[in-house]
Amino acid sequence: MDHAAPQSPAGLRTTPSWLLNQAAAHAGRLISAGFAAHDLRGYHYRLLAALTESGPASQADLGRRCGIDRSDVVAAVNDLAGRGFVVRAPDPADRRRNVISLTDAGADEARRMTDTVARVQDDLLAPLSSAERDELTRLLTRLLEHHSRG
Amino acid sequence: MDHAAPQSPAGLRTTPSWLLNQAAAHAGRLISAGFAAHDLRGYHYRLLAALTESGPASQADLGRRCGIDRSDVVAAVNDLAGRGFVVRAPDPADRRRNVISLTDAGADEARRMTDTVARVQDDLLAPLSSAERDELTRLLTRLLEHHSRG
DNA sequence: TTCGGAACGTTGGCCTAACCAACGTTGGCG
DNA sequence: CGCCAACGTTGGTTAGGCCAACGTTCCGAA
Repeated sequence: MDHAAPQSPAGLRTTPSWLLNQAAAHAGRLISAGFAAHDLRGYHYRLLAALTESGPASQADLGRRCGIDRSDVVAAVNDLAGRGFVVRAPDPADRRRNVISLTDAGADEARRMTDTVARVQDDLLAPLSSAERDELTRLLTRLLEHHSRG
Repeated sequence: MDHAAPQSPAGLRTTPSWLLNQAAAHAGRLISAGFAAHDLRGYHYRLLAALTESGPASQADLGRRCGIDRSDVVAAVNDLAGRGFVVRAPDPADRRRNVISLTDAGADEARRMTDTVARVQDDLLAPLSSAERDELTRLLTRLLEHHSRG
């Protein structure tokens, strides 16, 4: 936390990709700090959120849903299973797959992390009015939609 | 370039910190791709931009200006000096320091990279109108300003 | 004037997020 | 049946950022 105001070259300071990078980096620091209390990280939260929303799924499905690589899902699920937030069971209908399901403790943790995330958003967006927050969300969503449709 | 539309959990899809992260990741991919043609990376461009704007500086100064760690500046300056884009000379007025100066070739390369960056911005912001681009820039700038003042 | 702390460049490390290749297993389809 | 695709898993690599330590050099306060 040096906040030594990295006053990058002026040319960069007005470059959207640079601004995005810096803003995302800052958001990431806030998120990390928030998640540290849970001793979990972004990966874990994304998986818990996906499971909360859509119920049990295979690891490959989870990876696709969360934009996480198959191989990274393995490690994250290991962690979550080790803490009892998730159960990994072979899929009887397709023995290639594991079915990952949320436990009660996992559902609780997901709720707590969601609260943490909400608090971080408030912190992150503090300088913006409610309308501006919506506008920012809208613009970013448009950007991502455009770039995710081949 | 899979653009397999990472359709993250809906809860995440509207979370600003997540959107920022995703948008920045995409911008980063575009920037990296653009810089690959120069066989240089973000670090190098930032340094060249700072030197172009403010003239010769010590490595520590450059690091502070660009938000790059001292130790990372060393490696980046090594690269740039090895390609003749930059000259590293001891500061006669303070023998602890090196003065880094742009060569003519370095100034040229900086211009070319600036062009590349501009092209990437257009690509990145394609779905947004000019007014929307300004609005996005404004919002992100406000965010960063707020969070960089202790 | 000396002495202690601060800044400098440098080395060497460590961590996170992301991605990729390969392998053996399993499923499904021609 | 035979082949290809999907699955989970292991074991990498990369870029980016950060930190600790060291010897050198500078400077200000005793």
